[in-house]
Amino acid sequence: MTGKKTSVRHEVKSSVKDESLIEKRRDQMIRGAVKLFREKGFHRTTTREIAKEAGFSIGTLYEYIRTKEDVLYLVCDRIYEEVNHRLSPLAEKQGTLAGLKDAIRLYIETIDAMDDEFTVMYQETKSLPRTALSYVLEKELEMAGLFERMLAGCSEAGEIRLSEKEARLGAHHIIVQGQMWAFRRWTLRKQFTLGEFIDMLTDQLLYGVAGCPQEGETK
Amino acid sequence: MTGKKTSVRHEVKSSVKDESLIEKRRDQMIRGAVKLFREKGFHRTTTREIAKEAGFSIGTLYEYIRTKEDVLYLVCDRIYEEVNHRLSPLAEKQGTLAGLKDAIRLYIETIDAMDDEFTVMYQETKSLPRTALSYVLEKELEMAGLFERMLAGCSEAGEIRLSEKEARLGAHHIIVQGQMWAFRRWTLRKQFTLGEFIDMLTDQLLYGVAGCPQEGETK
Amino acid sequence: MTGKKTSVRHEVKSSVKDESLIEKRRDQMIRGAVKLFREKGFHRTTTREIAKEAGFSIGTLYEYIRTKEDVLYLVCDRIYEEVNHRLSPLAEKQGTLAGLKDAIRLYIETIDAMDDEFTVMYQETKSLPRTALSYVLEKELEMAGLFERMLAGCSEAGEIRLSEKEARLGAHHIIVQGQMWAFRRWTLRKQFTLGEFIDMLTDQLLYGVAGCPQEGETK
Amino acid sequence: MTGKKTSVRHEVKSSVKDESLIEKRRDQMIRGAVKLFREKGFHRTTTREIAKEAGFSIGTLYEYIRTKEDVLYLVCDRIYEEVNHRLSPLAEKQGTLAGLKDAIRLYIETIDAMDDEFTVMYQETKSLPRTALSYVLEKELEMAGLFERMLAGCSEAGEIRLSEKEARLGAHHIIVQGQMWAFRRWTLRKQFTLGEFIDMLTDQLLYGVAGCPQEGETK
DNA sequence: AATGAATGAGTGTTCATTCAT
DNA sequence: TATGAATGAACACTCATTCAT
Repeated sequence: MTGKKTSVRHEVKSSVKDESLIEKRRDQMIRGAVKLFREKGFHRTTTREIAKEAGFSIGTLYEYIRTKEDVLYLVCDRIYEEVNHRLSPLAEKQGTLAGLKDAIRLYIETIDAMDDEFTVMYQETKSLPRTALSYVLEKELEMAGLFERMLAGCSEAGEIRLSEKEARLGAHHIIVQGQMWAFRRWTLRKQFTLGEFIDMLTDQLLYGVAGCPQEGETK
Repeated sequence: MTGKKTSVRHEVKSSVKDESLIEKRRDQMIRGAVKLFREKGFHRTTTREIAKEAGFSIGTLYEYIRTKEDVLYLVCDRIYEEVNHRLSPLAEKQGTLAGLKDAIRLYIETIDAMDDEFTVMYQETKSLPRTALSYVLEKELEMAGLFERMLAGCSEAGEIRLSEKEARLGAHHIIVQGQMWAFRRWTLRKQFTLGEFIDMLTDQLLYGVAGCPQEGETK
Repeated sequence: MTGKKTSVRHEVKSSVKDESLIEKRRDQMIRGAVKLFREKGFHRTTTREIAKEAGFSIGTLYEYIRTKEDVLYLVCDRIYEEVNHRLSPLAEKQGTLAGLKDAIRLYIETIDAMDDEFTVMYQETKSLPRTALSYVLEKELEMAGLFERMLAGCSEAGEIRLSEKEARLGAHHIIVQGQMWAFRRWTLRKQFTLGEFIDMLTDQLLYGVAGCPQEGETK
Repeated sequence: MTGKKTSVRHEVKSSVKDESLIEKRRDQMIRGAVKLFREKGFHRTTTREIAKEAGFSIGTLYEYIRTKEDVLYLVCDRIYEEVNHRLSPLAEKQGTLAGLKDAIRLYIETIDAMDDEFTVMYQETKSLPRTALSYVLEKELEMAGLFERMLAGCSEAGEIRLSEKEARLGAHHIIVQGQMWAFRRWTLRKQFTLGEFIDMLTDQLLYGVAGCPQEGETK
């Protein structure tokens, strides 16, 4: 997203020169890898399978990556790119409750559409090599930052009242709810439609458990 | 937890007969495995490493399990046992808001104390063999069921007002937030203390994002 | 041999595509395996040893087979192929006593030339997986069938007089004598030359123990 | 059997002193081992299984043997003992054709009764350690010697006419046919009864393939 | 740039054998 | 004498990675 000092992109070396070819091959590779990782996880997927699913030989695969982990990184990177792209229209709407609600809706819908990718990313992230890992984690913080700023914006605009910490937790809350929709779909989707889930989530976030007397003397 | 018809426990065969010895060795094994899985994940951990960490030879390891996946299952099973044990005092307090708050606190504190175990369980669950997997998932639903019933109890007691679906979602919400405290501790603990996290979580669950006018016109 | 509906050949999968390379590598493999199996038996022979003897790495070995038992099957299959090839000139000579004698001589000479292979095959056959086993047994029946038909042919031509059962037993008899030459070479070759063995065998088969009055009142 | 200089019996050391107990335990052991070897072969049978089948623990098993191969040896040894016992009445009848026929009948019947044991012995013999192996092979030569002497006896008595070599080959022939009745029972017993097999064998040995003109101009 | 055969370190698992009780 | 838990060498098999063509 906006981000101040975006971390240095973890470079994946390729021995092929033609940039557009690299782009094309990695596309095929990522598409195949996501499918396989989703089905069997990163570790149970072999490089040969990735190559086959992508439509070329292992030899070729290794012309475009250096290690198997590169594939995982590429997948994670692609996911953030895509998410950023989908969420980019939000940047403007800051400062209004309606904008926040739209953002939440868009975010959850994005996850719903890319839930394989999300699941892969959250399950396999720890298999990334150090530098790639920190890049991905920073990406995630950026995303949390987006929602944090939206919440802060609403607060400044007087629509809600939140301390800095509360805004941070709220952002985290939204992110987590999204992950939940991807992660726990084995049970959630038996019980809720996408729309229901979004609505209830938003309600819960903004208004808490319905009907709870709003004194706020929690501690 | 309470649970109606708890699913059949996935049995792990041992060729050793002395039950108390089995208990003891599996204890060692689980302790070692949790540590290693936490550090390197299930797949990157070797059975030899598990044996060594547990303090015996691979030969001995395999006297107490059949496959590597058995170790993972044993770890998951142990965690639920422990969690159940820790949360068991909650069973009575149903129906009051104070009881619910206590439950949330206890739950998050439990996770905080066992966060390695939780992280392992949530990251590696998908590597379990079919029958073990479904056993673990059912355990998780049981746990969600506990919170669901507490929420429903509060609702019946008139302390809060929730539809059945809302209670179910609220329960998931609690569970997932707990997972996040384990999972995302790399970032969360930089920003919140355990107490703060619990308080804000509770507030957010019950009252929503602070200061948001309570009309409830979401859609 | 001739055979009506030869059983489906048990396929051994290879991940290498180049058929002629497969042929070549399997040749090396079979040659090495026969040597080792002869020396130490199937079970005492290591896949690594087979690979080494064949002149490549285990990795490569497993590019051309799926399991160790595949090697055994390949060995058995090769032997039958070779035997069939060597015995193929016999097909025509049916119906004459001279033809039968030639067949016996050729058969025993073949075994003499391939006695390591035969010994391996008869000693290790039971280690084959189900489908491969039945393929090999059928091959053996086919071979018995060849001699059975030759005997029946001689009988029809009036050169000898045999019931159907007797022809079957006679065929079995020939087969067994051949195996004996391979199997018991540790003692037989101290006592007989190949030629002597063949001659005596033929005599015994056709004329029985010399000088025995031919009444036939066995019981 | 009679035997000139019977080879030194390969000793199997036991750490138990009580001879009659050794006898008893080894009995159990052999009985169990034969069953298992028959079913799965020597190599696929584990020492634990042998102990279990025998009715005691591995610890106990190893009080009565030193290595797994000792069990195999014990099995082979027992078989010869038993065969010798069964065939002992033959010793006298030497020198008559009727005696020879009886001997063949008794030998084949013995094998028929002990075919599991025979199959095991012939299939697994090569797994014996050097000294045990040569002991067993000598035992077999002793057995061949019995028949050889019977044939020679008949020849001296003028009942048949055989050179020394022919007698030796005839003896082998009988031995091998017996082995085949054990070994190839999967096909032979579909086609012949025990009685038929014995009769045809005897006929073939003494009179050759029925109806073949007896000039004897083989070469 | 693409291929796929070759490699061998590494992994899960087994099992004969030992030894303290 | 009997037991069975412990051991670790050994084995079949996999798979990421390389490299000659």
